Amino acid sequence: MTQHACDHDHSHDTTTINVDARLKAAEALCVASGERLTAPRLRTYELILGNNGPMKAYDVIDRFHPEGAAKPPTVYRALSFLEQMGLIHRIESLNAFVACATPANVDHHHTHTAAFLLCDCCGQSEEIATLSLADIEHQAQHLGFEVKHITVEAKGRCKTCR
Amino acid sequence: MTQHACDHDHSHDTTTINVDARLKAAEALCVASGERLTAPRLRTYELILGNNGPMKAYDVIDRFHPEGAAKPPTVYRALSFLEQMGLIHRIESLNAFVACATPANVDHHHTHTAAFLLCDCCGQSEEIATLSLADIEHQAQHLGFEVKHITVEAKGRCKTCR
DNA sequence: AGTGGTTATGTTATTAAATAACACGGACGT
DNA sequence: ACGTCCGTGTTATTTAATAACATAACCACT
Repeated sequence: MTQHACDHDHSHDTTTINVDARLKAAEALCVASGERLTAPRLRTYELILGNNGPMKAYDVIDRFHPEGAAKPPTVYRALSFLEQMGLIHRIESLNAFVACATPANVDHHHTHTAAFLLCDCCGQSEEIATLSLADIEHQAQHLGFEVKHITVEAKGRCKTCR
Repeated sequence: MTQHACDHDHSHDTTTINVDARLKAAEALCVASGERLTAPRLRTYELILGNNGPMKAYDVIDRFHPEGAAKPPTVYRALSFLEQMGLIHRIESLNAFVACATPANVDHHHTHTAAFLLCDCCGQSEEIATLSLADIEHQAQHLGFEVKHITVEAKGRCKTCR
């Protein structure tokens, strides 16, 4: 989130998330799922929640310890876990991670398909619930976001490989 | 395209593209646009056209010369160019590139939004024209493709950065 | 408590992906 | 011929991610 395509003010880069509440909810979710929110997972989630916008894996690595950096596998493993739990999303086009806006919780156990509006300039991301590409344009317009390129990729298994 | 999640037969990995025709069309498109389809650009496009499914940048680099590998910047620059011309697409979730199924041409100068079905198993990709996410599921079903995860990312400029 | 299986972490090393920076050369208009 | 733009060649570096293997924590069962 530190690459700016311009020089103007980016003070709108401020999202307010109740980090503690999220961490508690995550803990509850994990317990309910028979999973463990271990120290590195917690720390990784905490950092991502506290970051303005999508966060790079190596930024997590760098800030992991007060003293020095963490080892990459520690963080990558935590990131995979958090993603599988539906607590964070990976932004493919940025090689970055962002906290889910509507994370899975004890009552609501899903991992949903999210769509993102990603600003080239300030690096901020907006998670939107959307069902159609036309709808993306629509919501973007509503938010004053100018769309330049849309990526749509469905992963799965083809007919012959099933 | 060489990572297989399974051991079964992948002989369906065969797409038939008339490479020469595509190269000629690309040449014409470039001339019409006042751009130059230089040697490295041509070679890069040729390799991608000839490849079964999405191709990694480093695979292009390795096969660039009969003797040895190309230098990364040579290929990355060509890839950017081809993408901007609407001749190839970048697959963000794979860090790979694939020839556009309906490339821009002299008459039809667009660069369109494409959607892809990407098989985890054989690595093949299917480019589909689609307008809604529901439609992706729809077309996927029609093709016998089982969707596991959909990525939707819109890049552009937010309200404050415009 | 002891044992064995499973799951997560620690650690070292390596591989993969992409770009920065600068020098050189060719195309083209004037 | 001259300067300028654009593209390429080249060296080096940065950034991103994973492999492989050892160790430790957790849990269920006895």
